[in-house]
Amino acid sequence: MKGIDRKSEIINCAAQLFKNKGYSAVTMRDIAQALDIKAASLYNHIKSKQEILVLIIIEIAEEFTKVMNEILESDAPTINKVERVIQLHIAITIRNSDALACLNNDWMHLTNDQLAYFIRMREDYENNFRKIIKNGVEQGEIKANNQEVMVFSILSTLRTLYLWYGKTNKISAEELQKSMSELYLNGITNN
Amino acid sequence: MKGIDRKSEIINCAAQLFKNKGYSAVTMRDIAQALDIKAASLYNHIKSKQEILVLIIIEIAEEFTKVMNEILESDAPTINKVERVIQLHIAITIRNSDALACLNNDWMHLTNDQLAYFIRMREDYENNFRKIIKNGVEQGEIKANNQEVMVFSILSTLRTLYLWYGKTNKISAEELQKSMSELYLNGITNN
DNA sequence: ATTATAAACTAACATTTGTTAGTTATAGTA
DNA sequence: TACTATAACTAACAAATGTTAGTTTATAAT
Repeated sequence: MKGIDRKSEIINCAAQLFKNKGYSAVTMRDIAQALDIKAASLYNHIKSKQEILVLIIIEIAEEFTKVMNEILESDAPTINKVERVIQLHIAITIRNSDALACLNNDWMHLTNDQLAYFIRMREDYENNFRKIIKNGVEQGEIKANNQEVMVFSILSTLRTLYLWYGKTNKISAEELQKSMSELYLNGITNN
Repeated sequence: MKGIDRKSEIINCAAQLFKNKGYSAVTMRDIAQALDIKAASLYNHIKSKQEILVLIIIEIAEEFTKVMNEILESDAPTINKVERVIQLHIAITIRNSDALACLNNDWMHLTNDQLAYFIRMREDYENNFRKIIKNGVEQGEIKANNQEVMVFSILSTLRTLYLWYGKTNKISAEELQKSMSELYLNGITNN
């Protein structure tokens, strides 16, 4: 029980450092120093540097995958589905922005099985969002413009939310959700 | 003349490697191997690994800064200005996507003066785009929604264009420009 | 033919890095 | 008290890293 907490401390601390400098530029000694212990002591709790990365990334990736699946399979209107995807990203960004940054920037330092697993989840995620948009176009809910541009524009914004949420002005999750939906559903111009 | 070309080869090669694994994870031996020479030979052309990073990033950052200034100071309508910002990012993405990836992911590994210089340029860039949007709202050309959300949504998409342009389907610069403008100006939904 | 220059090489360096082995101190339990 | 588990420590290692020094080779200029 006590050990598990300490392990989480290490993971969270590492995630924060990885967010700022990236996985490769952060040393075990950096992580240890941030926790005010020696590098070797970390190994009482974790197996390797790689394991830290895996623990940070995979859990969140699985959550994204799971919720995206639920959204896709629900029978809500497309617009509602898109709003729920936005909501998902906002929620995770607020809950664990460090891990999200790490997932975005350092996933390529995963290895072997875990790398393959991550890439598969990522592809599935994108494909599912693509399906949502495509379905919306077919149902006449969404414009018949270039769907790839829609998909990647929205996803890229959602994925980098961690870069500025909480930075400048303090905006609530609800306000962000509302403004972002409005932006992507109706654009910026007055009609 | 010959030396300058070789130096550019090294920079370009390094940028490509940095794009895939990040600055810190790429070694001088990696760069050398990709060029089929030994690591020590690189130092006939460049001063240090840091210099490579600086040369990759600063030139592009200055170009962004310069063109953004021109757009801001022009007296075109807001919508036209936004379109020109989109155009700027597309052009640079197509011309040098490796360097752009490096600028996005590895700028924090710049040091001292160059780091400060980069951050200043980046802030100026964001502030100028912010001014464009704000002015558009005041002129009644743009909706009075949350401006920060507009600014960062658009910029985050433009900044990560390099991640997917040229990946999946081949879309021309013009088509991309058109679809993206339409998306951000009018949204995805049918009215 | 000689010289100069560019650009590659080999060998080595001092650090840094992830990690292991073995030890010590603390706190809870029989 | 004695025992056990937890979690810190010191010391060290082998590999990797950025970089330097000195040397060789090829090309072009005098």
